Amino acid sequence: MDWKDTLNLPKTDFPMKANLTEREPLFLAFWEERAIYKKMLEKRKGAPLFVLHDGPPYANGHIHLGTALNKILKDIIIKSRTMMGFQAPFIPGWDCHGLPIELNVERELNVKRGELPPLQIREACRKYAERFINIQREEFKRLGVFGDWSKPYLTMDPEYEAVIAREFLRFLETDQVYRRKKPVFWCPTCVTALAEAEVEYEPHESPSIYVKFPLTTETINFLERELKLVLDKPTFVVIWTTTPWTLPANLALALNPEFTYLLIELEGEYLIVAEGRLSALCVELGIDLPKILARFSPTLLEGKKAKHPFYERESLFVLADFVTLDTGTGIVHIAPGHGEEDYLVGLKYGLEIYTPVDEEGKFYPDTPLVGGLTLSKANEIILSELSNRGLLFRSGRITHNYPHCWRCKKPIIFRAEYQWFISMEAKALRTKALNALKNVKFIPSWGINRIQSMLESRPDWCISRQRVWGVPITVFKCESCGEILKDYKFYEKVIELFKKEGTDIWFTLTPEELLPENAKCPKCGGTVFSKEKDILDVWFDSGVSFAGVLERREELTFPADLYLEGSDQHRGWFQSSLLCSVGTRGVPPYKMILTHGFVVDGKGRKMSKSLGNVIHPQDLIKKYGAEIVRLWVSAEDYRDDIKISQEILDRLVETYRKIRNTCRFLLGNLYDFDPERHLIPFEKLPPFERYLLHCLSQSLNKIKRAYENFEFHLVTYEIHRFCSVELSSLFIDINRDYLYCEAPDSFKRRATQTVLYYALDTLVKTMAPILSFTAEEIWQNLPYSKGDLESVFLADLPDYDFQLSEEELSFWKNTLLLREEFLRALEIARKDLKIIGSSLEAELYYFPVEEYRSLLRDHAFWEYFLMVAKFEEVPDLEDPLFVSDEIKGLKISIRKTQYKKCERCWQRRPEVGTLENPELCYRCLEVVKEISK
RNA sequence: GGGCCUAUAGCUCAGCUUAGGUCAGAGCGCACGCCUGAUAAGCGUGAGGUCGGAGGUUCGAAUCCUCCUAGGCCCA
Repeated sequence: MDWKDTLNLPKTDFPMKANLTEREPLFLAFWEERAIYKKMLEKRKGAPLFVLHDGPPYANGHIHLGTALNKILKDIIIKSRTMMGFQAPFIPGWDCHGLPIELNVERELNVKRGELPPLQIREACRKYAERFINIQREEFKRLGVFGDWSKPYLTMDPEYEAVIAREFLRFLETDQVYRRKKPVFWCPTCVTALAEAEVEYEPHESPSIYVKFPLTTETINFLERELKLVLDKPTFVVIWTTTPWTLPANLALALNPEFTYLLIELEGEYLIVAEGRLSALCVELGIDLPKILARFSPTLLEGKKAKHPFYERESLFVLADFVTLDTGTGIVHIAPGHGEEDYLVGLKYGLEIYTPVDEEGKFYPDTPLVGGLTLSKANEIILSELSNRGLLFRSGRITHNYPHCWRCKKPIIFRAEYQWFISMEAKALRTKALNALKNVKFIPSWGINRIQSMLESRPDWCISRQRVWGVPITVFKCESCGEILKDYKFYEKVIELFKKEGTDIWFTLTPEELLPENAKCPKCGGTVFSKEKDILDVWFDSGVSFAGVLERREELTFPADLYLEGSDQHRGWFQSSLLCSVGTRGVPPYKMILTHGFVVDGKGRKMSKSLGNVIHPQDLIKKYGAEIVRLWVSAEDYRDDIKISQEILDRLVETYRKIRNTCRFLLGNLYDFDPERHLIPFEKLPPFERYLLHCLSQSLNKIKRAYENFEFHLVTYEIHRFCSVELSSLFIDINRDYLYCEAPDSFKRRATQTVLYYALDTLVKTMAPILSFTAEEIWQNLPYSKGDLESVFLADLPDYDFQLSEEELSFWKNTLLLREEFLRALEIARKDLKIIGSSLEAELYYFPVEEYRSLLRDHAFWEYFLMVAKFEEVPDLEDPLFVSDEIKGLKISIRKTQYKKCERCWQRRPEVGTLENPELCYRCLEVVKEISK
């Protein structure tokens, strides 16, 4: 007879091989058809809300591993919070406006800026954004990310655009917005401002001149007093520049507060340079080391003045960190209208942002000396003027990297233009924002330091862009007196129109059409107005998402519980959102900020095309399935940089297989188990089963705590560890005999199945937020009733808590310790002596330590627990096979058993061969009798 | 160049902060062996780390301090 037919072997349709690539789309379709996301929310109607607000990715290009990681983390949170009993909606969004799209569109249409009417560009941009939104939406959905994909928020939706404009007006109304000049990259050839992304650095030959600025008499007198010397010769500071044409705009001279400066005597004059540059300068200029008259700190000169080299005005000495010793003299000529750093230091010292250069790169006609000239012509004139005045210390030419326009490839300049700003100080926005942060929880905790220090030092927020793809800065200006209309009543009509038709109308309608009837300037009564041409910085678009989404969607609330983005957003979205919210609402838009690191390769280096180490999520999905990508996201500690490599992927695949297989075994052995009828209460379970449920509870608690704290790598670790350690190699290995060989409805088998049932229930639910596809697949293969829960995501995380007494725990601690020692002995018998293969062939003899004697008394238990033929205590062991290190005094010997093997259960028992059926052991004989009844 | 952060076995992580003191742990992988009724599975045993480096504080440091190196993010 083939006894195999009398065994309860596992039965399940759940395949061992996952085939994720092929099967995942089936579950995506299942979730979509059954509207599981919607049902998740419906089921938790009235439950406490958990609002995770999605930071909008930019609608440009395909998703990469970073965006995939971000969305998967969000998805894990949404699913886990839902299963913890929260109502956790997820409204994904996209950032649609802005320069990168506008530039790509210009490139696709092969046009330069301004060649097409704004509306035509805007329409093309809208199409472009829509295209990538659709691409990214499918890519996100493919990852198994749940959310309201049919109604995402788009910053280019008319309603959202109206919100952006409305929020801008709140700043305007409250006097937090002002206009001021600020230098920007400027192409005089194309007659346009350029963004950083439109600038290319190319070698370029420029003049290289050293210019002497005479000190004012007052400064000379001051220095004579301070340094106690007589300046009886002409005294100058020396600067170096490659842009002589910026000298007409010179307003200051910057020294580094950290350096020491020298007064030297050279060629019959006194000169001031930085000490750290002197020797290099001498080499460069081919002169001998000059006589040093004095050394002094630059703070001495701060606030003092020099004379402009060719104008009748003065130039202020200022201090600035950015002055270096790499080139020049350690003294930098400052033209606040023509350089970023110059501008900032100019602001600090209250200098004018002075720009005598027009849009086409010519000096304004009223500029002395160079009026009406081009920059290169002005360079020549300035050089000869300096030379005539004897102030050109040295002159040459230099080839260096210089910014060029990416369109026309011509050199560009820095030139100040009027820009709109949100003031950090006008209404104490900086202070309010810093205070507001104190109520925000940061994960990791150092996030607050980072955003704080950025906030403390950031300049006013420049919110204007000279572009077309964006939300217009809705400002009307009185043509007669220049007054800016700030009252919201002038803009109500505009906002209403925006809501209905989008912001195109700002470009098409006249101010008269946009303003309310009979609008009058409150200052002069004028009735003719102009409208602003600039658009808003896209950071403002996304910065007001709390107003466009949290406050407007009925399923959400303001403020959000959580914002979750990469750590680069401390400067970006977290900050723009904070400023927008604090500036208009007085509170931050979030209660918690969670940041993750960046995806790097196995060696910790960033992914780049040049390094050739870029991994695309699309390839991973194709090769492994989205599930492995999800597992990767969960297994890594996202607070640091997140590594990915072939080895990491290989390990993850192994981890996945182990979890999957363990669940498959559980499914297969529960085929005839109905928890309603067969579940055995914890109190009545045998000790080992009780111990296992205790372990399961411990794991479950760890997992729930980890979800609570957003520590998903601990979840994955614990699930995997529990599967391999407690379940697979301990419980299943030992109790498999009960499952297969005992009578189907026997206590031992049902007790074992009770443990398997709890284990599977816990595994399938706790893995669901991470291994969503597999959890759903398991759920659909459950052999017992799922009640009315058609998807695992409609279930809650389990909440059982099986606890053992101290005595029981200590019993199991010692029992498992002893087991390890016996297993070591068995391994020696197997590997070195080769007297056994399976432990079932072994007879085990031990000489105990008194301390453990009582634990070992139940020989039948140990035979079962160690899966050996015989377990016996002996008075002493002369020549033991194994002497324990861990348990001093414990000696063990092993013999191959002479017992015959039961053909049904394969155990070696003394009675085999003596019973009415000689092939069977006593247990199996009884079982066979029972099942044949 | 500045600010913030990270660095524990081949891999992923514990341990480090509001306690500095058991031979530094786990899982996986690896090696070797077993099983063949979870089988492109399962089980066992074992080998792997001077806790990035160098100083310092301390009776004692992976844990505290300083510097350095490598890497990341954001600025310049």
